[in-house]
Amino acid sequence: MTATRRGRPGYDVDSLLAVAVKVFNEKGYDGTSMEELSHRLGRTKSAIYHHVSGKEELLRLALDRALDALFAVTDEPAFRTGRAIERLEYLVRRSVLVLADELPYVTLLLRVRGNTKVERRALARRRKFDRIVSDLVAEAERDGDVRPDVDPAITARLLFGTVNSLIEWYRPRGEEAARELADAVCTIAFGGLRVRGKLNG
Amino acid sequence: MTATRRGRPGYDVDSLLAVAVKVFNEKGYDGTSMEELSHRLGRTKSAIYHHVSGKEELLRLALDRALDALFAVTDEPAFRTGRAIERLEYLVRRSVLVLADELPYVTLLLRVRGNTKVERRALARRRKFDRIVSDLVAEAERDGDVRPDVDPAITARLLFGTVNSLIEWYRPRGEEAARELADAVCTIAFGGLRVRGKLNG
DNA sequence: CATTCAACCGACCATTCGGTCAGTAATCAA
DNA sequence: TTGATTACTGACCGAATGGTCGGTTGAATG
Repeated sequence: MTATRRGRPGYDVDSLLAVAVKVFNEKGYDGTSMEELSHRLGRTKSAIYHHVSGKEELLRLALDRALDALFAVTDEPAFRTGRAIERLEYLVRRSVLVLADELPYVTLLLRVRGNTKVERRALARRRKFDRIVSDLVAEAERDGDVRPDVDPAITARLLFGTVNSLIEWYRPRGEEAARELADAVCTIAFGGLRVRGKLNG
Repeated sequence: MTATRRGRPGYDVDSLLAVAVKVFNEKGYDGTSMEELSHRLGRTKSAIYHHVSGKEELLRLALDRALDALFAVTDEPAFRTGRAIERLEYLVRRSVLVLADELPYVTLLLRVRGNTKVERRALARRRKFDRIVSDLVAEAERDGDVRPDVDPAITARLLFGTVNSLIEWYRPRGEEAARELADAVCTIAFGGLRVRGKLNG
């Protein structure tokens, strides 16, 4: 499909972005200078501007990548069928895997505060995702599958708060480890960390 | 106790810090200039340097305040007695209240990445706190009060991941609301969000 | 070989950054 | 009123910032 590359070989936008996002996560977006970025790339600052229009476009590309990966889950057929509680658990499990798979991009996304147009657009898409989760929890509660003694909106936030907190400590260790982590998250989040045996113990 | 104030009245370090931390949380520490800070204070930039040695001292003071508040819980007599699972739940509940009470300071703390000496010192203290939690979960599991099918280290991280995620959406609404939130967190975290009724359902 | 094309360099620019300093303003005690 | 004490101002500094631009390098094409 793609024709043979012409001209001098070098970085493509994707590998440039990978390095940029890594540095953004280490030093923070604002704390990262284009100069620092160029050093990590082994190129000069101007080389970066050959690939992207500026610092903010790097951020935009990274945030879109994370958001696209998350929303892709909600388009999967497996998410579109079944009981709300099952769909919710599926969404959690897949979100953990996406987070593990696209860790640097999701990490950057979850740190966005909304001080620029690019950041606000990303926050708006995030809110859309959160709404899907929130609606799903509410539906599962109506089904009688989620405990009714906690506000579903709070339950939803705590649930994905738990998932999102993974970026603080999880470091990639392969697909199998990621699946085990997803299991652990679902076990704790849905089943609670106390041992079962008696009702409301 | 405190003698009558001498000299020209104005900001004290605490009220200066309150404004600084608020702006840090809005724009990010690196994204906040001393100039911007001075505007929000209604003073000139130099006025800030009369109270603190520089930008980093503002950060240090804020982080220490958050950490002191968290560690104060571990010194409470109520935390020093009883079964591990009970002490753990007490620590979670009180941590939620501290987070609600000192929201801006804790928020700033949880965003620190460790790129300066001040930040690394704060991270070291945070790790100490995390260790207390982790040890407590392990002890509770040995007591048979915490489910043995998940690694206690992961359980501990998920538990406080949930607690810490509150900074992303919680906004102060009074002491009673904070207590209710602490209840909700404990209910979901310890009991799970699925309805109970059958074992390992 | 020469041409083409993308990748890249280095000097440069206006602006902003954290921070300094000598001096001024406002309050209280005596 | 005077002196002590504290809060603050405004002009300034060197360094770093994001970004620009005209020119160069190097591999594939013909």
